[in-house]
Amino acid sequence: MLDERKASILRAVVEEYIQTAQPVGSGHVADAPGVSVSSATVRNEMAALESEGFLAQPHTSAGRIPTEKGYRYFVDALAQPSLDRSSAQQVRAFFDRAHGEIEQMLADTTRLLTGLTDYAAVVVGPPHEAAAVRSVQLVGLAPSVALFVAVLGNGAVEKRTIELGHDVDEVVLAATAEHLSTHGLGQPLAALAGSAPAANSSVEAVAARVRGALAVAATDAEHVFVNGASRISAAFDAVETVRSVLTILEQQLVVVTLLRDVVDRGLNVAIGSETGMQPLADCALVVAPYSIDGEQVGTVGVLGPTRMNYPQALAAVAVVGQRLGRRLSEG
Amino acid sequence: MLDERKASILRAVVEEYIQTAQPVGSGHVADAPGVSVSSATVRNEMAALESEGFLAQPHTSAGRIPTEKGYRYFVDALAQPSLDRSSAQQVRAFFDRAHGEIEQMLADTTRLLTGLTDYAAVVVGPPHEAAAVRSVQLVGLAPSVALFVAVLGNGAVEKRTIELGHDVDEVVLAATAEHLSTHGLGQPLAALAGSAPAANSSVEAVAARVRGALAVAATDAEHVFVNGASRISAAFDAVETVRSVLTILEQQLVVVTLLRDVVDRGLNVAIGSETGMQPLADCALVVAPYSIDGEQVGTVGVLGPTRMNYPQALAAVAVVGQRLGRRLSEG
DNA sequence: GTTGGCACTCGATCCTACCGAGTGCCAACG
DNA sequence: CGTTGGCACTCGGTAGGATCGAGTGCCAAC
Repeated sequence: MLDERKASILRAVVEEYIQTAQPVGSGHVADAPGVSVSSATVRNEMAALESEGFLAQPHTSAGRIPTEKGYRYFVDALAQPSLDRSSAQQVRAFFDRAHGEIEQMLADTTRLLTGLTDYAAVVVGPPHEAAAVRSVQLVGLAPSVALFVAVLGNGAVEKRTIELGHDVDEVVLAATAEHLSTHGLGQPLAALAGSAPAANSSVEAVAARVRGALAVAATDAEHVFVNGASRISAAFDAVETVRSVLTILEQQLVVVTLLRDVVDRGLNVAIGSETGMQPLADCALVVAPYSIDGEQVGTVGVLGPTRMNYPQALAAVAVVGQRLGRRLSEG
Repeated sequence: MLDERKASILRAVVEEYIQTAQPVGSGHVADAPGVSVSSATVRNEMAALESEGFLAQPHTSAGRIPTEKGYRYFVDALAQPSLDRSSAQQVRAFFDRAHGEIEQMLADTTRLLTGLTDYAAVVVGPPHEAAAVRSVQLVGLAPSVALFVAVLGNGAVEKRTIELGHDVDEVVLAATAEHLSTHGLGQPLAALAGSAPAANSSVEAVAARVRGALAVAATDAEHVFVNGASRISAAFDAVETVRSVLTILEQQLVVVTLLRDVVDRGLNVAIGSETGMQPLADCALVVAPYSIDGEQVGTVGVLGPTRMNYPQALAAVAVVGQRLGRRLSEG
């Protein structure tokens, strides 16, 4: 799409702008390694790149800054992911040490990503509904309140408070758990919600309430971990931008939807308006799905300014996603 | 400590400064209800208040702003908590509707507090170690990995991944859970860590690992929920201040320690340097402990700028803490 | 003791001049 | 004919200077 010279000029502009956040002039580009023509030639090419929509001028007689299209081209054709040695080492060390609860590990993964990239990090956990149930239990908390606890194959625990409506004996609770176990073990949680009724009527009364609780709460089942929101305020100096971006990050459902949308479109980078969210117009999102046993179950990502260090972010997100998937596949 | 006239002048300065964020001049104070002297008299009194350390002047010939000491006097002697009708209604509605998992409820409580005050909200949950164990379970996830799951009386679930070191049969896991149950039910989780050894050696091997896991992970047992961090960026216009405050809020352990410190000192408001954290020099923290069955188990609080609406924040935090405790006591 | 009056202070705002990074264009060059 | 050095021009950013006005401290009068 762009000849080699234009491409190298675009690359130089993007790389310098990412570093300095200042419009880049032809002189600087001409000095850049990989560009071996005079600044006058660069000026001509930059004018062309501008009319083609890859660059923009904040005002006449200023340098150029990349447009979304410019970043897009950079990401698609010019940026190759690269992770410096110490970061790679950091990732390796992290996953070698990683152990314990899955939630803790996912939360720690966001910290790892913020540490690597200095951008806000997001990790969407595997959906609980999909995982196979390993254990079902009903524990009485009060005479007419019980807690449904299901342990899932991936180490997650799903629980629901069950209002029983009337006092129920522990024996009945145990029988109900037994009933649900025989019909639900080894299957996803969702299967429990539609499982066969129990013969015993008092058991079935409780089982029905459990099914109801499972059906209702299935919607908020996505787990998302966010970290490094403070890095957003370092990336922008307009306090209003910071506020609106933070507001987005606080809405877990929005974040999940956003990540899923991007992944579903087959992208690994969403730049500015590509995110589909107006407050993220100055942001870019770099994501990578991760898989457990070959099946995509979640996403890791970082959110930073459009003038983001894409090579670094792409590499970090890719390697972390891959290692996380591998680690979770081990169980 | 202050005569009535000085007090009403201080009150007027604080109240106007909270609204406008601008240094307050003698003219405005003289116009304020509750002050019925001329601006010249106000000027004299304000000069006195300044030399006594309650007010400060950003520069000569500007109005006055309250010092930490000024806010402190305002909070101690002049501010009476007041919650407007619709907020009170909102709190009532929230706790009437509140149900389900304790974590969800605590997280929703932070949202309630941010909604009420427009400041960042923090809720520290009841420590898990203290609650009585209602159920103990060991679920095999892999041949040599098990998940320890304890259901606590307050509806919380505590879990630990147990690396068994070698393959262990489900029967042994069940036996170990049984053993731990007989020794641990009804007691706090901490008691399990020091429970008696089992007779059967393969059971004891697993039990020992469980105790180990409980002992190690007991430290990170505090649960803290933060919400409304984006409100911080609305309260300050120095982006650097925003960044440092957000960084604090991201460190759960720091937040917990901060809240505990404040509560332990018997305060319900910590202003600026009283927080003991340099990045919070321009912030104030308003907290209220909450109790389950008469015992203080947690804290709710809001974090905003020192020029915070104290009457509203005090009232919101107090009523939410009280209602939350009551709600949790019901079980 | 309180108050109106007054001279004074000083940050904020606006204007202007100026600087310089950067541009577009053009003529010359290989 | 593409490339390049030269050059006039543009325009945002910065600095200096004038002005404005909110607010002060002080004082004399009530």
